[in-house]
Amino acid sequence: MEYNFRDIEKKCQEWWSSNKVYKVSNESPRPKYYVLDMFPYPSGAGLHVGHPLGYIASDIYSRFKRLKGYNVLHPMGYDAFGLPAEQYAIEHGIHPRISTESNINNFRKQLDNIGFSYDWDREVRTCDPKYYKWTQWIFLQLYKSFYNRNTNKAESIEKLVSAFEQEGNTGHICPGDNAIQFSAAEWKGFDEKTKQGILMQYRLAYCGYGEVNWCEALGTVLANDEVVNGVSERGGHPVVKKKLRQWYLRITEYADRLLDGLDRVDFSESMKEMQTNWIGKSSGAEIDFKIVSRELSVVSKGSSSSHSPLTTHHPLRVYTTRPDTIFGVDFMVIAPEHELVKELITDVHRAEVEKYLDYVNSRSERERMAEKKISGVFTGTHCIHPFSGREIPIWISGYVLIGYGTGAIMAVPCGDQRDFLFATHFHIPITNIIGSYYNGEEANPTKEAILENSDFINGMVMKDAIEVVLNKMDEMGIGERKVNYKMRDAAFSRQRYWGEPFPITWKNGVAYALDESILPLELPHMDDIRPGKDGEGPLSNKEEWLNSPSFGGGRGEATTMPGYAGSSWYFLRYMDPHNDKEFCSRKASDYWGQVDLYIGGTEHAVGHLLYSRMWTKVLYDLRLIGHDEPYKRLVHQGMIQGNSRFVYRLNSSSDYDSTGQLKKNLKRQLFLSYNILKRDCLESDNGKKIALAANKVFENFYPDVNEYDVYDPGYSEIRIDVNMVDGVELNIEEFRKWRNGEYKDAILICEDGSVSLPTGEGQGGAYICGSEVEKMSKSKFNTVNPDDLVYKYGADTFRMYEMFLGPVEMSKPWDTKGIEGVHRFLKKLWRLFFKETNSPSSGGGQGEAVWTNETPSDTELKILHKTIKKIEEDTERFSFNTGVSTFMICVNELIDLKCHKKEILEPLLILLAPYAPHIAEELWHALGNTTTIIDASFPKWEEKYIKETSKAYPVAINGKTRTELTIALDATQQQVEEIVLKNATVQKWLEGNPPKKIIYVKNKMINVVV
RNA sequence: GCCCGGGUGGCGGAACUGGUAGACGCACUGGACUCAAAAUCCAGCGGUAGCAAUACUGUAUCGGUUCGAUUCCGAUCCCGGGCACCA
Repeated sequence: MEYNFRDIEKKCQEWWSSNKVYKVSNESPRPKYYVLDMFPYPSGAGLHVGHPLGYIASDIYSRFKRLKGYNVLHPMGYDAFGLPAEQYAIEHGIHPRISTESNINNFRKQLDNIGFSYDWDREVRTCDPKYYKWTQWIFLQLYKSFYNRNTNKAESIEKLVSAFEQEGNTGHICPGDNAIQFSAAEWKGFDEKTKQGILMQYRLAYCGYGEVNWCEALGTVLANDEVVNGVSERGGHPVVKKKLRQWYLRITEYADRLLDGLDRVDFSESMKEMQTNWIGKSSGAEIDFKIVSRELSVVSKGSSSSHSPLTTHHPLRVYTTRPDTIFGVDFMVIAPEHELVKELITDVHRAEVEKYLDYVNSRSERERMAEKKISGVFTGTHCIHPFSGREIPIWISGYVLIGYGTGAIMAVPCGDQRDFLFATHFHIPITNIIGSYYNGEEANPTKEAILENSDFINGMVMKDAIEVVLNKMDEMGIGERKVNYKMRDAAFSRQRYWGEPFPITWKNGVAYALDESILPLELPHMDDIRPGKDGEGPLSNKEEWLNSPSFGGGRGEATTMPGYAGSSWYFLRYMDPHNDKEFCSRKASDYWGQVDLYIGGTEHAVGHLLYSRMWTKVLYDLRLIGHDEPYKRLVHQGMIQGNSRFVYRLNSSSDYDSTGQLKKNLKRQLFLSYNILKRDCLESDNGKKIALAANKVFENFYPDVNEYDVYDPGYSEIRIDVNMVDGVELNIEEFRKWRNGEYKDAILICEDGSVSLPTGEGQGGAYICGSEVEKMSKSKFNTVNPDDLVYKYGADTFRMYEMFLGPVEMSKPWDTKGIEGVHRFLKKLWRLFFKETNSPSSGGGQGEAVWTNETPSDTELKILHKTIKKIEEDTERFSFNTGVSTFMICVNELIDLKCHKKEILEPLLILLAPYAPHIAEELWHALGNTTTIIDASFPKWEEKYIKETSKAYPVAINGKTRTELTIALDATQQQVEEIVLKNATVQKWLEGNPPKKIIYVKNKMINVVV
């Protein structure tokens, strides 16, 4: 009987499904274990082989845990709101609800193919009103809460209001604007609008204003990566910064707790580092520098007229983490968006500054950060050093960002490399305050130097001087100590249609929460999803909805929530997915608790993973759940990159029309095999030769063609579908059929110089393609669809091959070649149970079973128990690739021993069941079992079967292995030395001299030092 | 630019805590079986020299620590991910 994977897999999947084997209960005597995959967005392109990598890993682990006796929750659902569906709707006129639904169905079909153990009864979709009802509900809890810095947790805004009524805001500094101060009496005197305005500055979900990339032509806001060189990627329209009213989440209030929480979770160190850096906590000070009037600056440039009074009353406030370097300040730098810029420009410098500001404005934030070129401009204005009284020039440069600190820095070139480069570039003299620590060639950021040229802190070690300067600053009242975070509050509004509507109503410019009882506030249907006016979302075009009774006489909010709203809490909904009274019952969340294992890509490191941690903390503070970190353990999944393939077409002068555009529907095209191109066109100046050769081809086969007289040695690199390439060898027949025969007339010059012609004539050589590793995407023709592989080799082969590719957490390029090896392994396994017959028609019955009930030998038991041990270890540490190798080794060894014994094979099947569930289930039943292998119990390995008494030690001379000696494991150092010295190879290397030293590491190696 | 990863044969990778570099698989080469093909089986397979035993060399590059370094430390180069409206 053959290994007929298609029938077996279909049969198993149907059997599992009708027996509801994956149904998970919230009540079980077994310990719980929660395995979660990162929420997928159901894109229109469907699954490619990169997506299931993490899903297969988590599925193996879930099944493994189940065999180990756990009640395992392993759910799946869809993060179904998002921009691509909306974009698709704009371009193709298909409503997001429709396209999303069909994408989900497609996704589901693809997932089902692979045989995952999801409990589909718990599926959630963020765009389902039954789901987003609770997203909106949680948003309202955020809106109705503030962060009490005294108790360090979120509390009800009511509580804040009663505090205001009793003592004003003295006990609660305003996080939105710490200048706001009022007494109880003042609070009571405020009108409704003022009160609400103040409360808004405290709420965890609040409305404010923020700058976005605005593209007038597209009428929409763009992401940074959609802006290239100051214009939109789509269409090349101008993009400007625009201030829009936006909702925000006050995640900055949770900065410290998000940092502290990292100590209590099992994330990789790199992940913790990324989050720590993102939060970017630093402590330092904000220091005020008095600004000298613009007239003074002009005067100081040579004129002798007297000083005018100051025209600027605001000081320049800078943020620094290094107050100890204050005497090393040689200039100030402010961000181009700084509010003082206008006031600081002097007439002399105006033109230059404005030119610079225009330049900066044309750059996206990303480009500004990646800028290598040093750029900046002097404002013409100076400020006064608060301690030395020195005049310091104020510059503007894009390397200072408005969003961080105060948007202004004091530049210390001897201690900061960017300041140093700036000073050098603009010939600003550098003050050295760290003596020999500064070499004049680069900055030295040390804190250990002894200060010089530093007035009252001269002679101090820098790190000790920090406190001294801060004290002096306090004394003089010229600044304040400040803890700063790089992290900013999270923008929570999108000027989009396909997202959750805000349960908010606007009355007199004040935002009020809708009553929870009316939730869900459903997203209205719109046929035409166009942006609204002035940067309002598409919903602003739907007046009848904005003014509908749902909003209780007020007006609805036209922005919608971002993609991460629904994904910030979905792990809780899986625990209690059908509850229509609560987002998740406390009983369910207490039972399942944290996600024990979370698998997903590092691309979510600082977005989703921080937001969902924050939401969890808020829900915990409000006593809605009992844990404040969502994920106990996080494992990364590497990206599977695409492996693109190229063909190379020679350009002919006649390929172009009069405007220089490549002609469409070129009749005859000449392609060169990769190495011919490299050798003859690129590495030597043989373009002409190629042209001649090409002409020969045409002369021979198309004597009537003379338009190809002259070939230009240039060539075009054309991406082709990787699925018609075997390794790097092009399937020429398929290539001719590709894209409705676009290349049916191609003439290919193959690797050996032979030619393939459209007529089918040719000498049958191989055309070799070029290749490049890049992102897997449909537009690059490098996607590989799992469905095709599952069809060809089966789900079990596919699962094991994905794992066999390498460590889960590593990125790697996809290569279908190699899948045969894994498939062969499963066939070998099959042959341990059944004799393969040549006629496929003999299937149907049980075929000829070859497994026996004989008693296994010690050698066989040793193989089994070694395998159990290794599989258990490898699975536990997510080393699935070595796990697959272990199975291969085991099966190879059993075949060598011709072992077909049930006592060995049966436990082996259980080990294999998480990796290749279908074949394991099938053979499990073939051995006479009637229940599912999914509920078997994982075998235990026993020391007695695998114990070794001796080891073949590598014997090294000076660290270099020269020979091998088998020695008893319990040998002593002395015994080993005796045996080693007697060895001929060792004696040869000793050349009669006594050894200096013999290193013997038990169970590892022996090294003789000569 | 900043933060985080990664770099080992022709290819994917293994070597888990500093201890035999290249497990396992692919590709390739040679052989067996077959009328033939497929399937299967056997053998070889980092580089250089050698009939061979063996020697030298080799884990991106350069340097260091160590009896011993793919593994630890320092510097450099290259590739990937993220950088706040893609998800």
